[in-house]
Amino acid sequence: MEKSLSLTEENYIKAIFQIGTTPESNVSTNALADNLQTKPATVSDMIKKLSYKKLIFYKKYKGVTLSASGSKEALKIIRKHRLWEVFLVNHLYFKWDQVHEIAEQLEHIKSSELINRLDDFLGNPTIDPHGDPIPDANGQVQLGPSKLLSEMTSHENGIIVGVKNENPLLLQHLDKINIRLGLHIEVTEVNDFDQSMQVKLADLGTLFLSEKITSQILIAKNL
Amino acid sequence: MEKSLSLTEENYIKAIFQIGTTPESNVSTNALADNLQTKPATVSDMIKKLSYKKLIFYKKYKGVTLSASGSKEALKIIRKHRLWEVFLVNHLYFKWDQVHEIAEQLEHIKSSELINRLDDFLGNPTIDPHGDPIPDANGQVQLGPSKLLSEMTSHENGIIVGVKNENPLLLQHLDKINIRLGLHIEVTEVNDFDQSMQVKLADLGTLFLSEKITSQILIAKNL
DNA sequence: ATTAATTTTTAGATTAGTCTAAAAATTTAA
DNA sequence: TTAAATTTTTAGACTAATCTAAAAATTAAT
Repeated sequence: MEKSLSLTEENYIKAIFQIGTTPESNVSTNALADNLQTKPATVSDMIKKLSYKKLIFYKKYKGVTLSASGSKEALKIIRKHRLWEVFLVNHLYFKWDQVHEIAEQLEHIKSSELINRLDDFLGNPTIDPHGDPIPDANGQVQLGPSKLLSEMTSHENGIIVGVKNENPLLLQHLDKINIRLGLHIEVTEVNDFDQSMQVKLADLGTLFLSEKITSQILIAKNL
Repeated sequence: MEKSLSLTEENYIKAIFQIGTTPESNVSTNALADNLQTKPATVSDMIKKLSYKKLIFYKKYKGVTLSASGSKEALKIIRKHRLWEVFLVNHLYFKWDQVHEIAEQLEHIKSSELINRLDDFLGNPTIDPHGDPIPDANGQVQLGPSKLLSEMTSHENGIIVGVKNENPLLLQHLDKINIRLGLHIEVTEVNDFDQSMQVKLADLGTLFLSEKITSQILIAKNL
């Protein structure tokens, strides 16, 4: 029986999950120290520990990425956090801006039985009071309805969840320009004349896409 | 702003409250070690700390007693524990024997706003699923309906909450034999012939009481 | 009323999580 | 492309909570 994470470990895992824009992005020591209100030296130590426990991947000076088991843990914590927020707002009548601090504590309560019963009690909500999606018991996130990238306007963002037609040539092309499912994407500019777009891909910088391509890519909100 | 107790400190305070049969009774180092599944040496150290913080009274080798502020803390923790138990049983449909472990975690969540709203949500219950009373927001415990000591049978127990008639001679006599309000009392034997009783008073040993006296003393369940 | 048994405390270590200060590696910029 | 700035890691120390082993105080028993 592998023993459960400490409160501190859980907070590190959650922070890594939330700072990384994509599951693949490397989270820096400083960013983590900042987020957790602690010192880089402290983070360095903890990173070694989490790495030893195989919750994260870590190359010295290169930041960290969650492993599969690390992601699973992160999703469990986020699920708990968001379900408790629903409870606080819908049943105890807290305002949506008052619940974060309390949910930060409640998210560490250990009992999957409890959280699954709470889920049922709340009517299995898929989003929390802030509109963020709630992972299900298997860590799966229910994504919102998808729409075409071409239908989005400047500053809109979302996750690439699919393509309209599974055309091999299209897929090959997307591959070439590094567009993959699951990537976070943000529209930075739409050209009025030809509907071409400038988009920003997490960790992959800026890209220009023609309307021919944007009308093939499906986007959904929130991972 | 005096900072709040650590989880460990809260557990010590709660244990002292629960082991002591009366607020005055001295709780031994060993009893505490036993209850908290730790070692007497550890308890000795923690006792010094809690004593320094004036949460308990402590004389070396003589055990500890909660101070006023210590009792207040204990009651707050117990209130939270029992309210959460009501939630788990009444709204999440846990069985009464499944809730203790989870409530042990939930009782440490810090937010009086939360617990007071939970109290309202639950309909301000006065007893938990095990029949134990729930202290109100001021730490006051709603005692059950009182009855005369003379109406009790062997092995029944309760708390002395008053006398039937405020007769000075009676009160003086009770004082003399060390009977005071708030004391825990247990009937050990009832004499069929004259209704006299043998009772055990917490920390004060065994006492014989005539029917003239037992018919004047009011007892309620659960402090 | 001594001695024996028990309880409690002290002394010295250990672990998790944290810190500061300094060294090492990497990145940025002249 | 070398120097400067930044980031990250190491080294050493601290605190809270814990432990074991041994000493001291109290209580029980002969």
